[in-house]
Amino acid sequence: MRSHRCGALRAEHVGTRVRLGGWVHRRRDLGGLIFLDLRDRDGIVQVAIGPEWTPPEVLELATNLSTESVVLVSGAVVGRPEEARNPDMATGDVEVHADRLEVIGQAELEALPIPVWRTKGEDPPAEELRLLHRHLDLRRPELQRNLALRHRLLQRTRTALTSLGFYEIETPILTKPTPEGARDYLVPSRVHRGQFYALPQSPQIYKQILMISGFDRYFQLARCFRDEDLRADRQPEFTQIDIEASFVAPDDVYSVLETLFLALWDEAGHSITAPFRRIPFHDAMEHYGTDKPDLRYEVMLTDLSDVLTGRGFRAFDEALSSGGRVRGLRVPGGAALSRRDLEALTAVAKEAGAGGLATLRRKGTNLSGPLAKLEGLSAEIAGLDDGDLLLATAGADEVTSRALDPVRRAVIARLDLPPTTAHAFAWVDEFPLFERDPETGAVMFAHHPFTAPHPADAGQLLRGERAGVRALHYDLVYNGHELGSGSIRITDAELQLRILELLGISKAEAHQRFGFLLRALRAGAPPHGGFAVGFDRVVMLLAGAESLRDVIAFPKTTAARALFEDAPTDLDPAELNELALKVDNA
RNA sequence: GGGGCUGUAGCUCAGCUGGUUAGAGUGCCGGUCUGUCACACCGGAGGCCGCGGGUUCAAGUCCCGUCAGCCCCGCCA
Repeated sequence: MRSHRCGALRAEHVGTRVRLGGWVHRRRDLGGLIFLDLRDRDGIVQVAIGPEWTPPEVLELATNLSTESVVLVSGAVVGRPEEARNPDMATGDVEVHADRLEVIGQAELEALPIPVWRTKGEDPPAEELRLLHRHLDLRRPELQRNLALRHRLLQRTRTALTSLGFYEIETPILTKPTPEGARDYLVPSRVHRGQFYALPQSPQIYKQILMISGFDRYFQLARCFRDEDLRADRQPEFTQIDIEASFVAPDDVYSVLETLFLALWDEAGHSITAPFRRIPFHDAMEHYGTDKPDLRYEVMLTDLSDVLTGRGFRAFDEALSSGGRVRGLRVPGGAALSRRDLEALTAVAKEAGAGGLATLRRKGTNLSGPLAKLEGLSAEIAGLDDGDLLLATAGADEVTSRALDPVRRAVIARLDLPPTTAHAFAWVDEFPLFERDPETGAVMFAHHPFTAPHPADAGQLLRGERAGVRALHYDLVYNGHELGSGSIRITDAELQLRILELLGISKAEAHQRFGFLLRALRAGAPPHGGFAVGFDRVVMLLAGAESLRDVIAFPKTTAARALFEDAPTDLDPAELNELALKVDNA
């Protein structure tokens, strides 16, 4: 039907006849001469309609053509006059002199509540309208580009992992509910009245079974479902690149993932280098206050207890004597921040739970700020060069970390510090295996209950100690975003039972919930481990999009609603009855 | 579950301490126009001011509730 795509035409096509299909992006009717911008997924080309080359009936058609209608155009590709070229368009050196025009799909005005074409600088239509009229929103070149990139990244994932010896294997979408972790999306069974499937939160157990079955290396572009409240970077259904490999240690997993990420970033036009940096969890918390530090910037947290206590600042001295520390940031050039900026930083710290944020600015030899009156504190002792700023807060490490991470990011933003690199990847490892619920004090999984303990901490674990036990768990962090996480799994059924027991899950309960995994582990399990990449987030970052909704064709709203197709919906009583369900709207 | 922001013409927005006929740009309709590319110019139509209640002589504007979208906290092993 077509000879070319609109966006493909170039100077080399001049002199050829083409047949194009596309949407009327814009129309400029100059009276005797009409220009159409014809759009398809590859781009836009100008179609010129004029009495010298266009028959009168086609001219007539073009005069009444509405934007967003679908047309088939035939004509000759001609070079534009020198002064009429458009350097901002990929096809701007040429145009198509149309002599045939068929209107295939007339776009009715009422069917176009939101514009596809948008004036430069104008805000996009409300998100609600964009989602409601998704078929129109998706016509916009940005979203076409984003989804094209998503496609290329998916294909690159397949080729990269395939050439590393991975098999793509699908796992069930209808699976077994898991009481731990996120809430499951549940699916009632018609055949087994009163029983339910769950949609997978991830294919975790299935991929372990595949390793035990001897497939050696598995990946899947897995759809996952979690019934939890949404965020800008969280959708109820999402895609992860799910990976598992046998006979591996963490280094082997890192190497696979580094190869994959080199390929993905290359696909988006970025050259990055491996191996990635490694940071133990403890160091990340100590130097950045978070387990997903943005390592593009050099500013780091430091322990200021020695420097700032014993000098008559009561809040600091008290924190130290009750087991806390004074921690903060030395910010080169930070003295340039205004008083208003410093107040804003203090607000950030307090918002994050700090008691306050004390400041010390050095300009020349002059020290100013609340810390300037500390006894015997000099610029040298404080470690400040001319123009530097010191920020400090005191308390338990959890409190100061939680506060100083956002303070650090706010300082970087306010000073507009230059990044030392555009792409800062790092592995964060040596996570604790357990964590405590801050309210109940109960011990919980820090990750999932199949994560292997660090072999160096096996002794502690055997003695029943839990506090300092590390896990063979790792996160991949990029520019302050967590791209994914993984671990080496437990392959010993006895150890698996013991870990579950430490978490208060009895043997009987363990068998009821995870029996199929335990049974498999007893049948000869290879050492194995893997990783899961948050694919939507990767696409979002590489596309430069601000929301996951801009890299997902049909996303949900923050209330987990699908506006375009209007889901979820009520069911007929007959349908409910068949599923043995009653809706109680009390 | 909690907090914040937003809701005015098809779309994007303005609308002051409550005051007479609710505006702009764009799109749309009609007209002029042969080198535009945000075409230009002339004219026109277009409003449940999200919804419900209240205060007031008077509400787009103030108050209460509610719905929707977005952002954040909790949550997301």
